[in-house]
Amino acid sequence: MARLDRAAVLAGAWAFIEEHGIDALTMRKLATSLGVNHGTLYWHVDNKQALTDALADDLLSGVADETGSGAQGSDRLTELAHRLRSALLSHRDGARVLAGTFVRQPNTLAFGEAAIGAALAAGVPAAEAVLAAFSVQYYVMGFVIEEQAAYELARDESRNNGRGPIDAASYPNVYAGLATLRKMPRDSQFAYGLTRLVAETGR
Amino acid sequence: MARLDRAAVLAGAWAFIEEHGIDALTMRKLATSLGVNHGTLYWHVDNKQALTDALADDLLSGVADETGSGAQGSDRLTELAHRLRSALLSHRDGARVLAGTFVRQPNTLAFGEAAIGAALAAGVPAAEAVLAAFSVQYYVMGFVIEEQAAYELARDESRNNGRGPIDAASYPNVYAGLATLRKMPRDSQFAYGLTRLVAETGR
DNA sequence: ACCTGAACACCGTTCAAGT
DNA sequence: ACCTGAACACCGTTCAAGT
Repeated sequence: MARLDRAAVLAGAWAFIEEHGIDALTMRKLATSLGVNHGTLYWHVDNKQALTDALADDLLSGVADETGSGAQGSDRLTELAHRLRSALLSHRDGARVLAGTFVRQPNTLAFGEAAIGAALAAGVPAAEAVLAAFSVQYYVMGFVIEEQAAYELARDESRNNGRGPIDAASYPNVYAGLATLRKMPRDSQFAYGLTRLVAETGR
Repeated sequence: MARLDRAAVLAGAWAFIEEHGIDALTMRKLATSLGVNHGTLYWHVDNKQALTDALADDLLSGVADETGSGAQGSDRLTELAHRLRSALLSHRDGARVLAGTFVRQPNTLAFGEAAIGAALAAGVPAAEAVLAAFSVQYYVMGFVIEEQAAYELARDESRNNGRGPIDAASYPNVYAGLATLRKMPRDSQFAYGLTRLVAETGR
C-alpha cells in the first residue's frame, strides 16, 4: 500500500463526498475509505476544519487563471463568473463546502484579485471595483447553493416526503415560475441575473 | 417548571445559537439549556434536521408581509431584499441556517411569491419574473453569508491565526478593495449590487 | 516519517418506563 | 401528554507506542 500524503487525503475526501455527500463525511469513514486507521489522518491534516478549508481552496484552484480567450473588462468578469460556477459544480456540494469556510486562502484571493482587475479594466471607478466584483461573487455563490440543493433534493426524494407539490392556489407566482424554470437550461437561468449584474459594470 | 412546547424549543435554540453559534448547537446541549433530559426534545421535534428546518422558516416569518410603505414594483422588490437581509441578520448565523436547509416551507414560499409579484408589477414579462426575483434572492443570500462570516471571524480571532493580513504585493486589488470596504457602511455595500440587479427590472 | 491501538469526551436517536 | 434513564451506534481528537 502506497503511503498516504496530504494530496491523497484530499483526493480521497473528494471521492467520498462524490459518493456520499459532505454531510456524511467523517474523519473515521474517510480513514476507512483510505484503508487507514483514523488517527493517521491527523498526521496529514490538523483537524476536520483544516481539511474542509483545504477542500474549499482546492475547489478554486485554477479558476482565476488566464484562459487565452482574450476576454477583457466586463467580458472577463462574466467569464470569471462562469468559471467560478463551473468550479463549484465540479464537485458534489461544492458551494456548501466553500460557504462553510471563512478563510482567506490563495485561490480565493486570486479569484478576487482577477475579478476586481476585470472590473477596473471595464472602466469601473477604483472606488467601486470591489463592489462590482464582489456582487458578482455573491450572486454566483447564492445561485449555485440553490442549484446544488436542488440536485441533492432530486437525489434523495425522501427529504421531500410529506410535503407534496406546491399549492398553486396559495402560491400562483411560484407555481408558474417553477414551471418556467423547468423548461429552461440552468445555464440560461444563471446568465439572466449575471448579465444584469454585469450590464451596469463599466458604464 | 413550565412544560415545554415546540415554540419554547425553537426559542431556546435561537438563544443558544445567539450565544454559541450554530456549529455548537447539539440536541444534548440544547436540552440542558432548557433544563430537560435530551430525549425529551424528540417529543417536540422529529430530529435535528427538522429542528433546523423549523428555525429556517422561523427566520423568514413576516418578511413578505405588507409593510404599508406603499412600495410598488421594483421598489417593492428592493424593499423585500432589504427585509430578507434584515431577517437573516436578526439571528447569529442566520444565513447559514437558511442555506443549510433545502426545504420548501411556508415563509420561504411566501417570500418567493411576493418577490415574483413585485417583479410582475414592475412590468417584467411573465416569463422573466421568476428569474428577476430569484436573482435578487441569490444575491441577498450570498451577501449575507459573507457578511456573517466576517462577523464570526471578528468574534473568533483564533480562526484567523497564522494567516496575517493580506499580502498587498501579491493581491493589490484585494488589498485596496478591502480598505475601501472598511470605510463603507455595510448597508451601502449591500445596496450597490442590489441597485444594479433591480435597475434592469421593469425596463 | 508515517501508522496503529486505545483512550477520552463527546454526539443523535430510540424507547421502555414513569407521571 | 410530556418527561426520564438508559442504551446503542456513532463522532473528533490525542498520544504513547510501534516500524
